Amino acid sequence: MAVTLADVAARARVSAATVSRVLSGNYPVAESTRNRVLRAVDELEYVVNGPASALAAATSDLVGVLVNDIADPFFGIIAGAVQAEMVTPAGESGRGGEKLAVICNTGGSPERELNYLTLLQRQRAAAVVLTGGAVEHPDHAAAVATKASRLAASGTRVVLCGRPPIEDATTLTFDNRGGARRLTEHLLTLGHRRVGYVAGPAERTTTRHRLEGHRAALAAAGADQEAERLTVHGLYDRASGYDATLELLRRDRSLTAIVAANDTIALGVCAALRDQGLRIPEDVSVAGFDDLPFSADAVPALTTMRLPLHEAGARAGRLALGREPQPPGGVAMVRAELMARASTAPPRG
Amino acid sequence: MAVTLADVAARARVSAATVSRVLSGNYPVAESTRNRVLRAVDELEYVVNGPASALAAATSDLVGVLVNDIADPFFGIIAGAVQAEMVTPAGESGRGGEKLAVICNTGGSPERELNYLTLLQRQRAAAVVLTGGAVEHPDHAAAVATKASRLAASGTRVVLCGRPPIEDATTLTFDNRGGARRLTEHLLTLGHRRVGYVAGPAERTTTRHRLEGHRAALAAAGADQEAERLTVHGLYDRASGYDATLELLRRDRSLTAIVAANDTIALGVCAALRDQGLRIPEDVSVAGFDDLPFSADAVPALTTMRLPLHEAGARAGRLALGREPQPPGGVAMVRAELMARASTAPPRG
DNA sequence: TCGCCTGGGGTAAGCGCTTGCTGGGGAGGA
DNA sequence: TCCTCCCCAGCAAGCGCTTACCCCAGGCGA
Repeated sequence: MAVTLADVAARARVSAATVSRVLSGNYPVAESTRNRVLRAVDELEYVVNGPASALAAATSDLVGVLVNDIADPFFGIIAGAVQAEMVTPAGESGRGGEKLAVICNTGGSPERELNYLTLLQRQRAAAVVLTGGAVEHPDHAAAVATKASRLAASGTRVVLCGRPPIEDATTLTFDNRGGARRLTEHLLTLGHRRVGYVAGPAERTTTRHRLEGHRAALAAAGADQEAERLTVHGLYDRASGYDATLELLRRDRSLTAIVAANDTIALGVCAALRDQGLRIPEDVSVAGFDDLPFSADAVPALTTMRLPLHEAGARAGRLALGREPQPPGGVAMVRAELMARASTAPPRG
Repeated sequence: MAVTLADVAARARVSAATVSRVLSGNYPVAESTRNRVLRAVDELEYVVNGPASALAAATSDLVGVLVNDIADPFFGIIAGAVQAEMVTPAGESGRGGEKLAVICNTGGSPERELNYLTLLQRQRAAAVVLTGGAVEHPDHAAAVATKASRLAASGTRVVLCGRPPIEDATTLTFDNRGGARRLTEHLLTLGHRRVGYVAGPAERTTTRHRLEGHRAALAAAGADQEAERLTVHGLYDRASGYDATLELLRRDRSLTAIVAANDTIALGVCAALRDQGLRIPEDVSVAGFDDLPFSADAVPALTTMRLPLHEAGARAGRLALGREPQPPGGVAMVRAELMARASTAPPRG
């Protein structure tokens, strides 16, 4: 039914082997023969049978990218960057070569994460990129580590982007702790002492690290007496930021700054403050994390820690393809940069 | 090296055929045999070889989802919803059955769109979902139509979500024209007469349809004398909205409302107006389109046309899996709903 | 002139799984 | 008791491609 290699071979009056070699281009073929084959391919509109070639060659051109939430630009940016690395470098005719980046949305669910990992293993994916914070439940962590080893053992490259290192995987960690610490230091330097914190879901590494950085800064300044009481956990979304802010204000109406675990939450924080009649930054300063595109022109522009998500994603993509050398020890840290903008200012009085 | 069907068969003391049948569950197997096989599968941690089974069965469990920009929540929401439909309905043990939704980011580029289509054809994808507006260049439209037919011919289901129907594909179109018209009518009803419009890229169907709806409303109210001059094209992003707004104000400082082609642009519009010292909605009303999550709690809350993106994506997913009957004629229209919020109000005076 | 090398191309053996067909044996009917 | 019939399992033929291996025909040095 479908056009096969054999059909092309027949039309080009060569053997199937020759056609295969022309298409994969890893074997000397005489110019004239090559042209004949290529013409036949075009005329027949032949498209390689992926599964068949994957089976025979024991490799596939699939690369999996796991994200917690594609609807969140944080992941969208990383995933987009990874995928952009997969396209054939300009000039190549598009014949073979390019990989297919598969973006898989786990929705933050550990089961689905494992499920996708299995699916990708089944597809004999060439590589898998795990993005975003990991869930910290020990069972799950072990399960993921096991899967990762198994994938690595079967030749699938495993790359982590934005989560703590594990064995058998190349890792790009984000400096969440250090970044969070610098961010809170910025607030302390401005003179704030009563700083609220809206954290993400408790069981995520990203959440914990950012919170730890925040606490470390407070502790170093001796301003951590009430840190516990001024921390509220929620999801990494706007609504959580809104609700958490109301809760924080309920607990302590006198706080002069709120740090959010990420920019999306920060937007919710701003909305809640505004609804409570508080001005930003005159009454309360607000800071986020990630520096997503919308943060720069929120009103007021959001102070945040910039994470080079696009660059990190691109690098993860290259690592997945083996186009970039491993960092020493298989682990590289991506730094966050303070973007001090209009949403933070010295407290009143 | 890797565990194969044969290994499992040997351990369970049955033939490979039996193992295969147990795993796919489409053939009667005695209870005791089944258990023996399942145990062997677990003990050996066997994972099916996807390519091999795809080759033998001439079907694959890949479903492609093409989006213009994953970093844009519009697409993120649709893609996430499609993918969520792929998971096995609760209760099933996860053995076989589930599809792998592959999200492919075209970046709006026609070449990459075709490229991905070829890649998916090569993988013998079970289905392909094309989301978002189509590029209107006739050559490209023809190329896509051809590819779509070829895919359909080779058994791949083709589903369109948010673009105009083409042959051989099931389509979920968005009522962009009608929605845009109702939105502008809302503004006209409020009393606005000088309404600016920030459109998307000129060659997109979505752009054209929304603009046409807008113009139709103006024309019906006899308010379209300057429509041409009060329209500025840009990309579907914030920066374009910002720049376009400055341009609109330059052309006519007296306009009392600006309609943006989508919510993201609208946010840029708001930022620009604010920077120009204009209040929303007192001085200028602003309206968007799509009703993305952030729109409801922007400041002021954005008036916009709600498109049920999640529902549409989910339905597209079900259509792709053949789990939902085709709509009559293969085409269904998804309506937009007016969400009148705080960013629009009667003009002053 | 002859043997040898080498570039170019064919042959065929799988890759791991699915599935149509075959076959063995127990249960039930005659 | 013998014969059907049915239920389950095995056999084996591919699915379309890759690649190790073999072979042939020139070209070249001796």
